[in-house]
Amino acid sequence: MSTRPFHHGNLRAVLLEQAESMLRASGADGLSLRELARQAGVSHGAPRSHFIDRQALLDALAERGFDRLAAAVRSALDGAESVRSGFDRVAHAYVDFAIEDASLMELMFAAKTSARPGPVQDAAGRLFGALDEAMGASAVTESDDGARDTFKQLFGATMQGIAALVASGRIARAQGDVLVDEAMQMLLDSALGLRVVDRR
Amino acid sequence: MSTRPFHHGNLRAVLLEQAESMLRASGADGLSLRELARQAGVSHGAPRSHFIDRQALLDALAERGFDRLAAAVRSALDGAESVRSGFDRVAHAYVDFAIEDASLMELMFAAKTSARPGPVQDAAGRLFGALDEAMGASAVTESDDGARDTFKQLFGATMQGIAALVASGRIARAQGDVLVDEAMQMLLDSALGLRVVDRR
DNA sequence: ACCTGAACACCGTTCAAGT
DNA sequence: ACCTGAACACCGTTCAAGT
Repeated sequence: MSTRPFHHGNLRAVLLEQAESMLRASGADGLSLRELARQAGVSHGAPRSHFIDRQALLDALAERGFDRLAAAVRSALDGAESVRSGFDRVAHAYVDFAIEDASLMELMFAAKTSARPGPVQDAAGRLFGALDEAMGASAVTESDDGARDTFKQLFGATMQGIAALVASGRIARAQGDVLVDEAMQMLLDSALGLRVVDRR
Repeated sequence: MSTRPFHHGNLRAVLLEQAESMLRASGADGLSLRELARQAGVSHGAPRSHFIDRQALLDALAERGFDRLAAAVRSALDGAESVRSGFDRVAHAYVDFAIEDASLMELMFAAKTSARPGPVQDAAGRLFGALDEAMGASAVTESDDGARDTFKQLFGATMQGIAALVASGRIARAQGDVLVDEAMQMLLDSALGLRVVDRR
């Protein structure tokens, strides 16, 4: 059209956008810096000005992923009108994200990125903060910290596991939804040593 | 020593062995065919005689992984003296394997490999057969098939999720064991619509 | 049947040089 | 500050040729 905001100014944003769709299409393995530069119409050395490393680009993607997922969790929580529906909505939002952006999710939870401290871990912390809100502020648990942590971790692990099962094609997506519902029922009804109460 | 069974005869086995430790050390990304050939003292083209592809090598690794895990599950089941201890032992064996061989586990459950039919999927089938034994023959469920499948999938998803949490360094291994115990308690006590009975 | 070695196309990374 | 382009070391894959 009229303005073509190319080459100059927003290359970093362009690269991130393209990298995201490349990740969705071909996974992290298929994400090549040179191919990225080609698609952006710049020389193969240009990305270096914005990302020192291939890993730095992957880190930036993971960081954005954490923030998007945190936003999805918060938004799911906003629409809930009971404790139970809050948990259900958050769980489904989490699993949906993990399935639709399976490669991104892999990146976010790869041992490589989650080990080092830095902006990625900070973003991960923001996600866990959102999940804490979902379980704490709006909803749950007058229990000791150990039981709360265990519950939270089991919640996360179960959602992650279900998403992995669907993403790997081993079960259908609809069955994934069934599993989420069953798992939530189990988690909330379980004798985990904590109490789920509706404070409103 | 005396016999050096090199170069000739068992290159395929040597490559697989080395590839396994290379996978453990550096992950699937760090697994290079050329480096593998170098370590084996053969030319870079030699592996081609045994694996057409890099993917073919990864497939072979995944296949072996499934069979090793199936063996571990069976062995865990053999040592159980009650239904509950059977589930616990299988769950811990599964999670232990997934943590110790995290990269191999990723390979086994990657969408890439699990999609296509072939020897890898067959090996996956043998694992699921072993898990079925663990839940069916020795232990569980006089229930409809849907509930049984849901239970099995939830079992697998939960174990996989816990293992991923530990493997990514997000929780400590000891806490992983705690989660496994809690999860098993939940799964077995839950009102999932199936009945867990001890037939012995 | 199994292995060698040259060849090809592709990488990521570095770095001087341009603007 | 941002981008270019040559250079380097590494890939996977193919294929004729050797044994």
